[in-house]
Amino acid sequence: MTVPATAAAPGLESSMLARAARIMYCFTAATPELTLTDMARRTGLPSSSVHRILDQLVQLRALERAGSRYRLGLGLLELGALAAQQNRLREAASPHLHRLHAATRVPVHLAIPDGHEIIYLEKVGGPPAGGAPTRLGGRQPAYCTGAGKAMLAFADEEEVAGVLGAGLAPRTPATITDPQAFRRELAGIRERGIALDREENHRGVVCVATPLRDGLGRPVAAISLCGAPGRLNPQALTPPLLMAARDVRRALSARRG
Amino acid sequence: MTVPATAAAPGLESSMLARAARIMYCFTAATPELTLTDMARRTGLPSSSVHRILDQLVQLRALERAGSRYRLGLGLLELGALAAQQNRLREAASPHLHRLHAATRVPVHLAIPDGHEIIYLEKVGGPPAGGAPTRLGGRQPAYCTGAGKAMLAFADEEEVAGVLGAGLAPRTPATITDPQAFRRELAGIRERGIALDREENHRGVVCVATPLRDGLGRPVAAISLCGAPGRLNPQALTPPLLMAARDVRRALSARRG
DNA sequence: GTGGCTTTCCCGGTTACCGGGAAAGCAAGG
DNA sequence: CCTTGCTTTCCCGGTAACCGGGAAAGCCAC
Repeated sequence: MTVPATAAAPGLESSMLARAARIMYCFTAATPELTLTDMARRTGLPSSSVHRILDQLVQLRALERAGSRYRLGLGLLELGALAAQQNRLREAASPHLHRLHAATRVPVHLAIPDGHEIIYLEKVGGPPAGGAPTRLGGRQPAYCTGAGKAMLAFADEEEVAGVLGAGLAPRTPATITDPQAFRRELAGIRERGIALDREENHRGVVCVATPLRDGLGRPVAAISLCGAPGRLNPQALTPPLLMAARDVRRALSARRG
Repeated sequence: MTVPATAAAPGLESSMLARAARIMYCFTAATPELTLTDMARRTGLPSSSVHRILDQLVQLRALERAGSRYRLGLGLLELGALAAQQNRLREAASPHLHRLHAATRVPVHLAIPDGHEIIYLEKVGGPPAGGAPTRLGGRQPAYCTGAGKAMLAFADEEEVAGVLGAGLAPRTPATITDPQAFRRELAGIRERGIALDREENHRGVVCVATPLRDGLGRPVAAISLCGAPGRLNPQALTPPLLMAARDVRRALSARRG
């Protein structure tokens, strides 16, 4: 029973758009090219239907076709770039994130919560190519990332309970897997306003993160800095990180007027 | 006898997906938020239909809704980022573009042709925020941009004739508007392998560009460097630009194996 | 309150989608 | 060369999902 986590759609399963979306979401970072049969298998849709929908998506430039291989198309890049640019939070934060990167020379991320995961809205600096653990627009679990923990620390009890209920699967030897320990960790983050990820998500990657909260105190995003265990100095990075967070907060409230 | 609208899409005008696409493409860089009525007017679709489709798009996270305002949603950002990352050309070129930017400290663009326009596939450096004339995923006319002219110079006669037929509208006082002069310009670009944009598209922006061509000599992309008229030195930038182009070409042919 | 505008809901008609099935390619293997 | 197995493409009758007019419900501004 492989129901995707985002199984929130009510009666939308059989609409044309939902089917097209299911097909497009077959593509992942690991599988950039798929054939008709691949997608038919993954979605469980009959291949004649997939065939028809693929044709339409190609015409709309949402997909590209080379022989029997399909890839995500330029239309999506176009709309996606627009979506990124028109995101209020991202736009407000972007200059400050660039400034933070310039000051620290360390990769900077802006993440938002989405269910039990976080989504990277912006990435400044990072390795231009190579085995980057994070991708713009990509997802990571909340419970083992700096940004995720920073936001969970200020989330509803309900939210935290949900995350614990889903289980703290060990992603590395350092992942916090005990619910008690995890709650203590969140309490510490609330005290200090700073969350650390000590190789809990990826070996060889540590982070410092701080949340951004709205008027009601709810976490809406987090800024994180990451690097290699030896080279990243959390103590030194905390002040500029907090300053950047403060600047973003101001920019947001100013823009709201 | 209903006149068949001889537009681009064959019989795809009335499909669910085409309607959804038309709605999403209502959003532009200048209009990040639209209401139901806005979109009904722009698409010419009845508002009850727009309403229904909007609901579905929101559920699929292609759009977000705040009160009566709609914006492009995170689902598009997610797919768009994947599409960008999975683009062969972009991936092959990216490290070299970063290197070129590091060496020149000048904004670097990677553009591809699309009809009579160019699309920016990648942008390295550029102003992090502010009145950037170019956007990732954005379009510009081919005839007045460095990258566009670099590609046109090596395009089929048919293509060039099409562009000239569409007219060389003056975008600034410096835009080349005379077909004869434009052909001479292309000939010069073919000779030197380098195209210049001397504020022909935007006042205060000049570019140096060079094309990337496939095995058959057809232009598939262009790399451009741009800056302010006084500060950008085309002579000095040409060698690193050509080197980067050569590196990308090699990376592409290597990857093809 | 009143008028104008936008958004939402409803429902019968019909059209565009559905998917089984068969044919057409394609690549190995006998 | 023919067979075998697989993927992709085409076709077509049935029907469910979409369509859009119209009316109701909000929402402002006057």
